[in-house]
Amino acid sequence: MCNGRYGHRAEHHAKNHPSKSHSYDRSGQKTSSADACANYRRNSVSEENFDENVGGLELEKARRLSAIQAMRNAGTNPYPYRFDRSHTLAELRNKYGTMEAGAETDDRVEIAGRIMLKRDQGKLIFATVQDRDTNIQLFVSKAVVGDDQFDAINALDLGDWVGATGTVMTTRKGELSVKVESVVLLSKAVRPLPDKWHGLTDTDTRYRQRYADLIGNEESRRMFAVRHAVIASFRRTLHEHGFIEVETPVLHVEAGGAHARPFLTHHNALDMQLYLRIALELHLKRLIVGGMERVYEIGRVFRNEGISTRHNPEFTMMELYQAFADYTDIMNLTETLFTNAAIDATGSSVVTIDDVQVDLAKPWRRVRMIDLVAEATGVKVHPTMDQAELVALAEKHGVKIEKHFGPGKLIEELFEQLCESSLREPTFVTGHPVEISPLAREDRNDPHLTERFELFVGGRELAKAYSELNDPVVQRERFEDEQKQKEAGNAEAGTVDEDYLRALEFGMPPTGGLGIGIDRLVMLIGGAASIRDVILFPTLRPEVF
RNA sequence: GGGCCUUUAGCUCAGCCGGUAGAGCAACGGACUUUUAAUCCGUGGGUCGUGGGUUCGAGCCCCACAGGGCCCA
Repeated sequence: MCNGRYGHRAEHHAKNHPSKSHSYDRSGQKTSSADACANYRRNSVSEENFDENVGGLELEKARRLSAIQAMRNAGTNPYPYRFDRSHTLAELRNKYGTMEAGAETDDRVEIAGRIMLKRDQGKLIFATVQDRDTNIQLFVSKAVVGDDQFDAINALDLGDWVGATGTVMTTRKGELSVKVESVVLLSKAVRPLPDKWHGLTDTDTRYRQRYADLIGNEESRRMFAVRHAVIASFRRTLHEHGFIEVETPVLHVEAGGAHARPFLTHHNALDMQLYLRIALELHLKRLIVGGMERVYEIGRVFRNEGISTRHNPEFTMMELYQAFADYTDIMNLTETLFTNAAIDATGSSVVTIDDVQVDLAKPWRRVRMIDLVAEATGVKVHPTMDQAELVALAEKHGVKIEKHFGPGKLIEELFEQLCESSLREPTFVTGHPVEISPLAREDRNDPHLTERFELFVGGRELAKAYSELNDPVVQRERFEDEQKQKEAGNAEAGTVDEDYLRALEFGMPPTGGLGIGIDRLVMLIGGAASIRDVILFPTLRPEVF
């Protein structure tokens, strides 16, 4: 699944990102030559009693540490403090990417990066150096740099960070290169890189040693570039729509705003139990009461539940609240956010869902939950139906249920188990029963349903939104209902949030609210199969060293 | 929680019917002044996830445990 580190080389070069390099003089380079290394290896290895049972890795580390010591002995710092680049590698490629094969310039550049490949040609060395965006080739000629520099450069290891000074050229084959005048080591790598062609493929190692994954796997770097682009796009779009970004507490006295099991923690000085937030909702709506009109937060949320390709215990939500709007306004805004994010991240509003191309820019289907259940079962359902009738329908279709489920919850279960996974193209599912929607206001046309949507794409829930409930009396009733469910054994049910009710009593304007799972959206736009591919450090069991 | 798969050199992977461990990359030594995963010759590098068991003999078979993955609930 992972692309080799250089699996995309040709594409990179075709894209022609330039980079520029910076050169820097260093004295005493010859001391890290092969001879010096060999001497130091012998000393170091025997001195540290590595001569028996030395594994390949330990031997390699000892060799490189010896090279570091050899440099220090010669008065060269193997870990210097800084380096001035004249160009990033992308800048170099942009500026010089169109040169013909065999061209030479007098343009001197200073570049920096990590050595990824080295091709020793006798009296020539070709080295591929990589920075954040792309890579460039160093062209090192013995006749140009002299014997000592040449040996020193030859003694560099894959993985070392270097700064290089030289002139811009292209080779006979047209490869953009820096003709090196001097190279300085910026940081010595003591541990060898993963396989230069395959990179890391072991998923466990990729997640645990994300640093090594990022070094080697272009696809991994791309995925996190997509993630950044999506979030940056959200901020831009929301700014253009007059939203203000805010930050609200992560530590909650009550974990509300969603149905989920929370993480518990404890504050020592106050000697009190606290919960990590499971949603951003209730604090953001307090801000709408306060008159901030349009607010959003992009932040981490924690749910103490299972781990899967779609669930990580901590994940990132974007929630926004817009005064004077209802859930239909929010549907339009959601379409805009998604479409802009896809374009900003990939250049196209078209995403691939289960091998099918879908253009997010086209209007999305809007359909009521009860109508989808009717499509799937052939039976019209409604929260006013007898519980027994719905239980029978669930059993007929093999839908698993629990005793404390009321009619609304039964309809939701029918939907989740019979309809949800088949919603490939973006679909706004609307009209959730009141029973399962404690924070949404009732449908203006049907008091048993709510003005609410959940957005499904590729069978996954990516967003949800309400016309927010702002009647403090009704909100108290809903909360008390939740409390009863909790006492009846539903661990995910909520409690009565008195402070939130007090806030509503000051008056919340009509408001549309939205929550988007950023990780799942990045999966969609970036084409990731697992949420762990879009989270830099996913939750794993601790590694045993 | 259940089922299936997986764990061998720093990395990527082979390893047959149970007979005592292999390749490529990386490293080291040598050749090579326009390479592109450079190439060619040579060398070193292994608690085969852990612990038991079966066997004359276990990387391989059996049991337990641990990590990871996929599917299901």
